[in-house]
Amino acid sequence: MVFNPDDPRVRKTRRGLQEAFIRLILKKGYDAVSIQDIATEAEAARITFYRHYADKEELLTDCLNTLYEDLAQTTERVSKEALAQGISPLRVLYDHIEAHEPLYRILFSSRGTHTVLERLRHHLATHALKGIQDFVGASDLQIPPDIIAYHAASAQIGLAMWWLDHDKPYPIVYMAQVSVWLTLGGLLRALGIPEFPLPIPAQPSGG
Amino acid sequence: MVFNPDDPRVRKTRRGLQEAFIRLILKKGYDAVSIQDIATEAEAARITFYRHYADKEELLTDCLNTLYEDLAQTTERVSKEALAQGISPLRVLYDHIEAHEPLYRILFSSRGTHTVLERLRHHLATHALKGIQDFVGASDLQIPPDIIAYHAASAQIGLAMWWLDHDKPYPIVYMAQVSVWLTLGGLLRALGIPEFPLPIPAQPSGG
DNA sequence: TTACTTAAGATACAAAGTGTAACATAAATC
DNA sequence: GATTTATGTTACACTTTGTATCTTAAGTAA
Repeated sequence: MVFNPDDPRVRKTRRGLQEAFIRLILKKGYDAVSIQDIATEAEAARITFYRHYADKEELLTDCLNTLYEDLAQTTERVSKEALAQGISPLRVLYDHIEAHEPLYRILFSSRGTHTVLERLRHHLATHALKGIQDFVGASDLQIPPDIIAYHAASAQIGLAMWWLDHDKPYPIVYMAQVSVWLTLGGLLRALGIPEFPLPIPAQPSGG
Repeated sequence: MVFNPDDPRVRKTRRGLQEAFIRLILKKGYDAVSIQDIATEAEAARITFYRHYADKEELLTDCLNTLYEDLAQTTERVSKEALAQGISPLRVLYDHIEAHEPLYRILFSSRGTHTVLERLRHHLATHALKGIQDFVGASDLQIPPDIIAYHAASAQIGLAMWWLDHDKPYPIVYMAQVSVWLTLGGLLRALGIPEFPLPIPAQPSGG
């Protein structure tokens, strides 16, 4: 069934289903949510769900895709504005997580359809690699760059997950700084310049 | 319903259900597997499933718990035998992944019930912290140790996931070495001793 | 405004899956 | 060999799924 995504009715319906689904997942968990539940919560007919999505998985993917695209756009925008002024992509990520906390909780809670989480990891890996290249040019690394990039990206995503899981025990700015800092430690060694000066982030004042 | 786990019939049934479930997940994906499917694959009556597990999730958790306990035991055993001879817990992990590849694929593929993956991360974080402490004693770190530990553990798990996802592009020994090496780079900086000598792993011969 | 197009709602239905019950059979334990 | 315990068989009520048909309502364009 083909829909016109610009039709206000279509947009309203899809938004309603997405938001209802997110609310229900956070309340009952993914598996416990039936399609009937989603339709009821969204105040729509059950068949309307099937007209837009094949199953729950597809709806979830749609939700998370929207989230990822929003993050990618924000990163892009901020990069142009103020990346040179020292705002790292990680700062953007942490801000984004806080702004869309419910969805990130779902994405991080092992229900996040491999694809989207993988794309996020790839996103961070790309930025990490780019950072390395801006830093050393075509200097030959002694460790394969794909390994470095995925090591860094995994650490950063994992730390963000941990941060959210533990109800944000440190402020955003500090997390972003430390994440960069710990990652760069490994990178600088991989680049053969462990002595490179890298100011340590200031300890946070409160929890 | 209470069962005697030592009864041969019980063990046979549970093992059969677990193995059948793993086969089916790898073939059709978690969501597509019904309890009837599991029972049929295991050549058991459907009601037998309900006598042992409340739902699919519980069965999966059982599978993954077994996996984790086996890893923890192996780590413990190897630690005593040969940790001093330079076999890192990461080497044990990579060996374990290779030996139980199907289950690890499930655990890593965002179906791994937060709990078990989280326990694995905690496991690695603990070892990382212990490594730091053995290294510097009670030296005061400038970065909170929980952050360091989870950063390291996330990087290591993430890299292992990446490695499996990309069909093991590098040999195990190399991955374990590089993983330790990249992680230690950050740690050594956190410890304030970036100049500490750390021999770079040798490049792998083939892919 | 009217006519046209398209999406959503109402109702119904077959098929599959879930969770439980009562009873019969087979395997383990003593 | 008798007893205990786990599994198998059959049956049932209930929920969920996915689809079909027809009606109503909302957007679009003359």
